[in-house]
Amino acid sequence: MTNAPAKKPSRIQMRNRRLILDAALDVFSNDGYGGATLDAIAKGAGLSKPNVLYYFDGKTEIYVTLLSQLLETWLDPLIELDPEGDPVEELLGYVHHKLDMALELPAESKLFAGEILQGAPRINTHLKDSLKPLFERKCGIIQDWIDQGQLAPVDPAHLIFSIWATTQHYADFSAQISVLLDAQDPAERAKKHLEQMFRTLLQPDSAALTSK
Amino acid sequence: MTNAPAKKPSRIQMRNRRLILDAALDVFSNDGYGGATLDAIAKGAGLSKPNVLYYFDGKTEIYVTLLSQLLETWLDPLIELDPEGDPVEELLGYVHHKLDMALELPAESKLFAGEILQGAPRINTHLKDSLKPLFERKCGIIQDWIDQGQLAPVDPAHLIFSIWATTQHYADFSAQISVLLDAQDPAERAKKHLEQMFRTLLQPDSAALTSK
DNA sequence: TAAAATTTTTACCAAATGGTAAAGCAACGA
DNA sequence: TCGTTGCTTTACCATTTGGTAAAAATTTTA
Repeated sequence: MTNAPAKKPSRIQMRNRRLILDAALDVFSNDGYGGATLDAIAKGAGLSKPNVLYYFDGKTEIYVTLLSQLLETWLDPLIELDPEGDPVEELLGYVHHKLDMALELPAESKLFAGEILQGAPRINTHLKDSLKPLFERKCGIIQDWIDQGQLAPVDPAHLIFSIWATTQHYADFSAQISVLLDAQDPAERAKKHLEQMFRTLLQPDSAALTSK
Repeated sequence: MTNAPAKKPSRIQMRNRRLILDAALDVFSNDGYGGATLDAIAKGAGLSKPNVLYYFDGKTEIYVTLLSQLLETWLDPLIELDPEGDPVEELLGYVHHKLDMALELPAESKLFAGEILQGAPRINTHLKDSLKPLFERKCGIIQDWIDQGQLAPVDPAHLIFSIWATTQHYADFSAQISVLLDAQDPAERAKKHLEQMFRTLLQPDSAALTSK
């Protein structure tokens, strides 16, 4: 049935699946899973609803496909964290990379955020299988850096949470930010602020300040 | 019609409106606006659907009522930021207060986050009218503190964004956090981490480190 | 306690929505 | 050029959903 060898997708298949996923990203990130409709996705893709269902088994499959692909892109910058590099610069590089992604791919960030908000019912296993091992590996690297005195003694897991939270905030809460900042572009100041915040936190010198 | 002097609500009205709003908070925060149904809300409140619609004009009115009430609770701790207090301690107090709220009222945080995620279509005016003036006032206070050398030179607006982002993250992304931390309670370590992060950032002494 | 007002239930309904069946159309190899 | 395969459209359909009308039950008031 569906678990056939899956020949090679034709040109038309490639094009239409892409059209559908692009439209779906828009619809799902704007309206949430529950608020999204196949009609809206079909319209966005320029296809008829039954035609959309010719390429995907249903609303849920489109959504999950989108999230799985997204998760990989999303993890990339974390993978690149190099144990051999300079700790502070590696982590600040990660912060910048993550901020750039949030600013350039807000729809992706929102899609992911929406799924997690609702308890990650549809990608729980994905999180366990691909995010968790990576997360633990990188926590280990950070802990090593700390043990070697190359980094201020921070809580590795919560440091990563703070990086995720602050960077993705610029995508996920952009509606609030643009109200509060009168629609001026926050990119430059956000970048400087995060640089300053994480640099002062991570600099091993400042460890003395947070004795015990 | 609806804009009548609005006598005084009866006991039954008080009780049932509360039942409905409590149930609605649950449903909306779990399923999002689009995914929520009146049936689910009615069931959660232990009332029939038409009975729910006797108290509220429709799904949207329940949702907006919930969000407006929520916004007030949510702003309270920011209001308390005292220009006369010690800057660092005032701000750290705000961080702790905000974290406690996120940990104790995750559904409220998620409801709000979901609305902003989708572009705040239903509370945009609320944000402009009640959040924005407060936000600007408090940014001013922070800037004053900086000008008086009582605080490291941070970007007031983005500092507030970072506080919101990091604290609310523990509510909004709890599904992700519990996967990554094996369901252990993050409260204590989160508290210490945020304390450390914002203290090192805000301490005026550390200003020298970030000399242009 | 009887009338008036409020609250709840029963019985609906129109529109929207996810999805299907099957016929029509296009492309392509033999 | 014919048949096979892949793609698209038309015409549906069952369910769900937000919402209404109006009768029935309950509570309040006089």
